[in-house]
Amino acid sequence: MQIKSNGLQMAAIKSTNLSCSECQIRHRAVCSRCDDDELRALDKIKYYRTYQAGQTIALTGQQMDFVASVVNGIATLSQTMEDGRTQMVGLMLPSDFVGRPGRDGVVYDVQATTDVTLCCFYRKPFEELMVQTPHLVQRLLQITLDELDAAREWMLVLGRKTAREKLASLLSIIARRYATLRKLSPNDPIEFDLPLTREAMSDYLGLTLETVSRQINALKKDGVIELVGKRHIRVPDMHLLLVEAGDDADGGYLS
Amino acid sequence: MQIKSNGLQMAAIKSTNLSCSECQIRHRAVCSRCDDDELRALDKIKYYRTYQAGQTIALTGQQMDFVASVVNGIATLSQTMEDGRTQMVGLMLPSDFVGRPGRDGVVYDVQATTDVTLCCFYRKPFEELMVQTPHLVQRLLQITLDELDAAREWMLVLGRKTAREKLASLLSIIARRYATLRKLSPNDPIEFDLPLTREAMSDYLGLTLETVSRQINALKKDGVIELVGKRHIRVPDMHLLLVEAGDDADGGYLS
DNA sequence: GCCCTAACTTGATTTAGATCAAGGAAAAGG
DNA sequence: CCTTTTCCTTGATCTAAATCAAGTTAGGGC
Repeated sequence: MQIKSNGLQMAAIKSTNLSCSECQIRHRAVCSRCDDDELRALDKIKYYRTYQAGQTIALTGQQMDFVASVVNGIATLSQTMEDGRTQMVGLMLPSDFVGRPGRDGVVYDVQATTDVTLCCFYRKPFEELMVQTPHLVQRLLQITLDELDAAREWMLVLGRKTAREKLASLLSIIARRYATLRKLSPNDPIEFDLPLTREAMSDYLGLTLETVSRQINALKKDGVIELVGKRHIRVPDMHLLLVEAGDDADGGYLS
Repeated sequence: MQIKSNGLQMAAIKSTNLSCSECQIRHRAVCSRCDDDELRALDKIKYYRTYQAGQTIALTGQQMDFVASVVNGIATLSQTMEDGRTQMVGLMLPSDFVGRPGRDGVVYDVQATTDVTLCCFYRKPFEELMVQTPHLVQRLLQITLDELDAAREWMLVLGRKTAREKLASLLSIIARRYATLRKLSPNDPIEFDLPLTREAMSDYLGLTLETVSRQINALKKDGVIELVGKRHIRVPDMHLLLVEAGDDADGGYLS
């Protein structure tokens, strides 16, 4: 978000290899288990690239000659039917891995929702490195298993939750991330800027944007969330939000 | 499906280690890249186990001391909310992998839909083997990436498709599998027994069982499928079924 | 400072699928 | 063979969310 990139700046950034030792996502990304030798090998095939909010990173059907870690910002994966109906299938946050080794065609549209910085690895050499570097494969397996869990949790949201529960689920996921990021304690009120438009939320939730708007304002009216402007959200009681999401595992350990 | 197991037979089967060289799923399962040495190591920690149709393999929250390949039959993964709403999040077919290395608690209910045979590996020794056996991790990564793709495809079905499209999507997935299994050519009519009850289908599709019943009969009335009894399905024109599923990529390469 | 556009809200109406309610068929069990 | 239970179908009604239709707000460029 701090980098306002344009074509020229992008070229400049492309040639700048930031140091892995200072990398914010070093401990969570695909390289997190790698030793210094392995990092040096990765360093040879990597480059940084930034995208502006709203920019397309890749489209379904295109070739993609790199895979990447998200360093900064938020990207989305989505699928679109011929008649235009679209479903978001992934929210990619810092340390998430974009692209599939072993496949050259992209099968989802990848979009930058905020300004995004990627740490890109040329795909072919990355695939070769994977064969020699168990640490890389082991970590990628963990990341993929986590994403599979998240996708399955999302299937429950899409298949069985009401519009209100869907909104509460999305907000609680985003809130949880902010809380983790800032290392808040579970009872602190959480505050954050929504990184998604109403339309993007509707694409994630399988709703229309009108329904998203109505449900957000209903949650506000009921005191589940507070709204500052249209995008800034405060969650006074995370537990209440989880109850609204239908995720409440215990039914009242706080009350 | 050929094995009608009871407790006694199960015990008998448990001690029988079928040979990997005759295994039907050898070339697709988690062990598919393993050489003979690696297979021998796996053989030491494996056992077969069968479950009858309808039997529970594991419940959310339980410990599971094994991971397994599905050898035969169909198992389902599902999530249930406190109020009873349930969503199926996975259909496990022969060669699919059940369980997550590195986690001992089960997070989905696992059920045998037909009689099921599992090739089970004790979890702890399996995890140790993974560290020494890149072939195992590499294959498990591929399997997991495929499952993630399938889960994301399913998110589109759940979030954006109509009830009729959902049914057509489910039937086309099952039909495609049978076609692959029997190596039919793409234009052959496909025939198969539905391995799921109307209720199981509704859990997969995020619908009620009444809607499933109505839509199946509507597809039948419109000649998209033929029904023999309640469970046997014939697809005279796979292309038409795909159009009904909203998956038609080209709009008429056959016509 | 004003206009323009993208993002959002709010209201009225419609509709796909849920829910409620009976039955029917067919397998399982005595 | 008859009973029971499970699975499935079909109809009537209801409702949550979609759709259709105006507005309103607020940031960004000129």
